Amino acid sequence: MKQNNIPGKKEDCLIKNHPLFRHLTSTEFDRLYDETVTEHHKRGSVLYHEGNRINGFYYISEGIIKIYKTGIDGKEQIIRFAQKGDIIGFRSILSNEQACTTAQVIDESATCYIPGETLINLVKNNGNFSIELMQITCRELGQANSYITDIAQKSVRERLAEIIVQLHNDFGLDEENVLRITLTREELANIVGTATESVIRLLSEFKQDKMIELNGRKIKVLNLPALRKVGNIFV
Amino acid sequence: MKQNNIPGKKEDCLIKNHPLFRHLTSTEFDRLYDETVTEHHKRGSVLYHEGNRINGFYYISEGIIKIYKTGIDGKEQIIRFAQKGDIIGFRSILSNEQACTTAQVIDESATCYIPGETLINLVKNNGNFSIELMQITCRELGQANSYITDIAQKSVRERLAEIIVQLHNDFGLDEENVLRITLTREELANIVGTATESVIRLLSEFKQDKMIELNGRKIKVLNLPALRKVGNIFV
DNA sequence: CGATGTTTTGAGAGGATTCAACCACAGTGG
DNA sequence: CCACTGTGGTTGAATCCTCTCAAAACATCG
Repeated sequence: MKQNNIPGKKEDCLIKNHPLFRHLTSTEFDRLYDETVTEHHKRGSVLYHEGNRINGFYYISEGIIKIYKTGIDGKEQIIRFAQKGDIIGFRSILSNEQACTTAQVIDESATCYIPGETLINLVKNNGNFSIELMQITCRELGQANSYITDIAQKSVRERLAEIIVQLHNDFGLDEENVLRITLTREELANIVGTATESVIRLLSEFKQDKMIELNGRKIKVLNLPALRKVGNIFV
Repeated sequence: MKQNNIPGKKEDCLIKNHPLFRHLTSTEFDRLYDETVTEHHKRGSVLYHEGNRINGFYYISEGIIKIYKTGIDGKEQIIRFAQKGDIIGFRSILSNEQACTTAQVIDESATCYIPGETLINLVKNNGNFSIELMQITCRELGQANSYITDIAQKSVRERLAEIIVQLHNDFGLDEENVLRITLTREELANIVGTATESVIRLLSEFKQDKMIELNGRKIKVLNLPALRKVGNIFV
């Protein structure tokens, strides 16, 4: 599924900009660069599959990737999105388990693949790197906990509003106030944890209430405070 | 809320039995022991509160503790339980955020409190310790992801059955096949993410179907395979 | 142009919540 | 000793939210 197998120029991989790697010595850094493989992926291609063993992890230098689990009847549950600057897939390396999620490209992406051994070595030998990586993991864990509480306690309506606000926070708006991430109705349903039809109905209600405007898959945000209110967001 | 402030004997704290600490040098270990405070907690007492800054974490040497988040209208959402051998509270130390959950004692507990600095130092200086801790965190993350998928996709009935099976796996049964953890109906509802009344109705259905037997808060497991089937558990 | 996939709308069924009343039980205090 | 109070458990009925199924409109693409 990869567009090509030819490793890209290392310079394309902006790893050095990530806070995670700021504590590396120049030796460690050179080695990291040597072992890193730059790749391009088209929409729809899969970086790794749930249940597979993976031997490395990815730094995302461009694009958007959805991380999902497959539930009952093969229905996908989107756990989160990863974008420029995020790293994904390291969980399995460290916990030494097979991948518990699938990572699939939503917006054409550029990634740097880094072998798992490199990661393990860095964790073992560079304390500050360890701390930094631990912080990333722990923040993810905190977000997962919030997500659990939301799904368990909020209505579909609240959750959908909340997700739109969250997408706004994570991906921002373009010059026309349109969300910088485009999802199918089904994908939206798979984040919220509901049926596609429910998303469609609620979206058009939000539109009637002048909170958003719809144009195909593009969602224009008109009234963020109202969305926050509907979503019961207080932070 | 602590039963006393007198540090218990270090020997009570069976930290050395935890795989996490097996890679410590004897110097590190002695220091860990010196900085550890043993405590006893009664049912109902709170180890740390959501929103508080905490400066250390806990190793649980005895008892059961529920970890929950407070959602809308103050409704608690139980994220998980911790018992003998588990460590809790380290997430906030590492992510350098305030506690995102509350930890409250369900079954009289004994804990070892370890200062956050000690943890940070170990992560920075002992690679194998880092790896081990990372593994624990990553496994928790994996479980959280599964939980999200379950809550989002399964019915209340399925989830309740699943939770009973899970409690069975985590806490086991006594000689009379009764779950070794006793929860109020409300607490069960707060795990499943539903109303107390729904739990009550479903439990009595399960009882009618001869899958469980009820005696106050005690749940006797009669037919585990049937529960697994109702809960759509394939693993 | 047909073929496929996505979006939309409608109607009906069913699951789950809410509200209310009631019981059981333990602890409190007069 | 007994009324009082609070908590937890149970049950019923009505309501509402959400899902499912079905069909049609629409878009996209080779």
